[in-house]
Amino acid sequence: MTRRATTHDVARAAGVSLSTVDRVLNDRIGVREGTRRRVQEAIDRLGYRRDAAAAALSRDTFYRLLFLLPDRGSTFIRSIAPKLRETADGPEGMRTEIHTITVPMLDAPSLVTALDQVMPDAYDGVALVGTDARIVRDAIDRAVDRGVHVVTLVSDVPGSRREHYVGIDNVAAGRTAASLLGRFIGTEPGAVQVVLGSRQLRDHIERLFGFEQVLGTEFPHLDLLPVIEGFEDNDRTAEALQARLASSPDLRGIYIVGGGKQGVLSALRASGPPSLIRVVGHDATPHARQALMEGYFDAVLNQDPGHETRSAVRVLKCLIDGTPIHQDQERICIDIFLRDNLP
Amino acid sequence: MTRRATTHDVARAAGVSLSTVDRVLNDRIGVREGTRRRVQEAIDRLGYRRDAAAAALSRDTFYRLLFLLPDRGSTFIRSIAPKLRETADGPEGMRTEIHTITVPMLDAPSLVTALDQVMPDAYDGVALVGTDARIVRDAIDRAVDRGVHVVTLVSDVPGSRREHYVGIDNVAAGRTAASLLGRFIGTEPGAVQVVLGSRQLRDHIERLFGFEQVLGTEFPHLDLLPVIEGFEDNDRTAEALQARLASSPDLRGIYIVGGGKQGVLSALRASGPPSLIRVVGHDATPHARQALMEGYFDAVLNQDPGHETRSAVRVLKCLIDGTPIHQDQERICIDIFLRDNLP
DNA sequence: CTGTTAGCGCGTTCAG
DNA sequence: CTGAACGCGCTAACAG
Repeated sequence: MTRRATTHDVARAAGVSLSTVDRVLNDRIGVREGTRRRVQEAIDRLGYRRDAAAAALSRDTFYRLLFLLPDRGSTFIRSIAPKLRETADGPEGMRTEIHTITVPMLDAPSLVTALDQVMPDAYDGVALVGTDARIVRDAIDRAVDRGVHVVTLVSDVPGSRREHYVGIDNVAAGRTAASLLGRFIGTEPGAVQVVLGSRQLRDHIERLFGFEQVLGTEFPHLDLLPVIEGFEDNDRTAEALQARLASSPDLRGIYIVGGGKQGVLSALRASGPPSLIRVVGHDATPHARQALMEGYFDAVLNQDPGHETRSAVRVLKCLIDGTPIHQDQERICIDIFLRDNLP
Repeated sequence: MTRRATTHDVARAAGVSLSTVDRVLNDRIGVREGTRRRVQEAIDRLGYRRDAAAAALSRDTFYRLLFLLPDRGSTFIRSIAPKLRETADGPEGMRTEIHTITVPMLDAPSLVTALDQVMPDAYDGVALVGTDARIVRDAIDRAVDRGVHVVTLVSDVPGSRREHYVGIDNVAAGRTAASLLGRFIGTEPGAVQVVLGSRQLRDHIERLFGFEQVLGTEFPHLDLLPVIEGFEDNDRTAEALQARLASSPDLRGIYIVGGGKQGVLSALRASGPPSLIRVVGHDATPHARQALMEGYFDAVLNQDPGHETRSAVRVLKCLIDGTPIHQDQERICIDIFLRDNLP
């Protein structure tokens, strides 16, 4: 086979014209059953595969997508906007117009307002970092009813009629963290500290759930100290942790569920060189990498923001086109980084 | 900005014709410096970005690629061929003709024979799973001299003039394995067993090197038992390991560098339920996943064969076109899977 | 040195 | 129900 079959080849082989082939390919009406079968047979026989690039070129359609991103938040959250811009500049951005609106973080009413302004005559699809509130869920459903395609990004809004969630399985991430931390700590009894960003963030709650689940069943010799909620504020987190370090000499492990890594890091640094306290956190930000290299952190779970923005764009296009989503390709992995396999 | 600028727009804005724009875009000769500047300025001003798909379509060039794959080997090695077929059917396979030749495993002369038959009038590029031998290195250099682009896949051939290596950093993988295993085992003294596929495989040797390096410096309380070389034969591996299990009651960890996972698994199963022996292996094959779920294995390092075949195809195309390779995108990550983050 | 023209493979009119 | 003709954005071959 020296070159791929084209629609011309199929048309010739089936003894029909190009447009008939096109009709069969795109399941359009107006083809006699016999003709359709002849064409289909030619397609199979020649091993014809549609040239997606040429198809997109000729269709000349534009996808209009809107991303609703928090105006601030953790280093990870803030990395999404630039990655989205890269995505828009890359191949997935072809024939695609991507707008971004920033919304106050953790402010459900603002998110609802933004969502309610998304009209199907301006946008074909919208991606949003979910805030878990009933009013948000309802606003998503209204948008879907209006004919706008909706996906959630990084943090899901279950119960809503969003058509897809782009992000990691946060319960599994919590379980993974517990598995790692538990094994790192070993069999001696001790205490474990969880540092949480905010209980309003669904992804953080889910991680905590998975973490407690595995720690309780598989590492019962480890005590869970009262959770520190740092509200993604590093100073506040550092202070609280420092107090805990002083009061709990049996502390053997820390799980940083969300923001506040830098706070944890400065508290640890203040209490001396890397000790026997094992630390697992999330998101391979520059500070986290540094902490891994220095030995203050032992492992970092990561979700690749570039993968996520690209997946969100691909999924929205599929939803708009009505073509199926490749679940396997769109699954966002929980990456584990140690000092030794940092990219 | 309602739609992207095209070459037409640039031409109009600069007051020149399409072909002049094309010449500037593709750094071709025959454009006066002043004209070039005017065009470049228009490109920047309009934010013009070339539509890669349309370019490929019009160029109408076919990439002829050859993959030399081992005829047998581990489950992982055998997974490459089907993944390559998927790649050929996917978007990277557009305008690309991918042939595969299977070569006897670990047989340098056969690989050399195959390589010497690759002529630039038949193939633009070759990807091969390296066998580390001088004659292979020389054959690669001859192919490059002939004008064929060469990349190594999964196992590198350093010292050759191959233009790229598609695969994980195996020394780093060995270090990662040691980091994990060492931390999992803890601070008590004990012995560690390495199970090797073959000393002829460069990737295995490199992993072993990295592993010994970290184990020796960071976990000096762990003794390294004499390496078991299983030649990717499960029965042989199982037998040798069973003997070792009997003779070394202080065995606390096993690192499976290459093939033979099923052999290790059957030996472990034979000696009872998951014990205090920690096991780290490579490649998330079905058996490895099963072993993780059952608790016989603790972690599996993985390289995604699909990523690798796609990267190989992309890189070869870049080499053929003379366009730069995106090092970041083409870096193959060392994935770590625990039971809890299996995809 | 620069411009004109004819496709690449497909989708989309609009005629038959 | 079917076919012919045009154009998407870009490159290449050929004129000026």
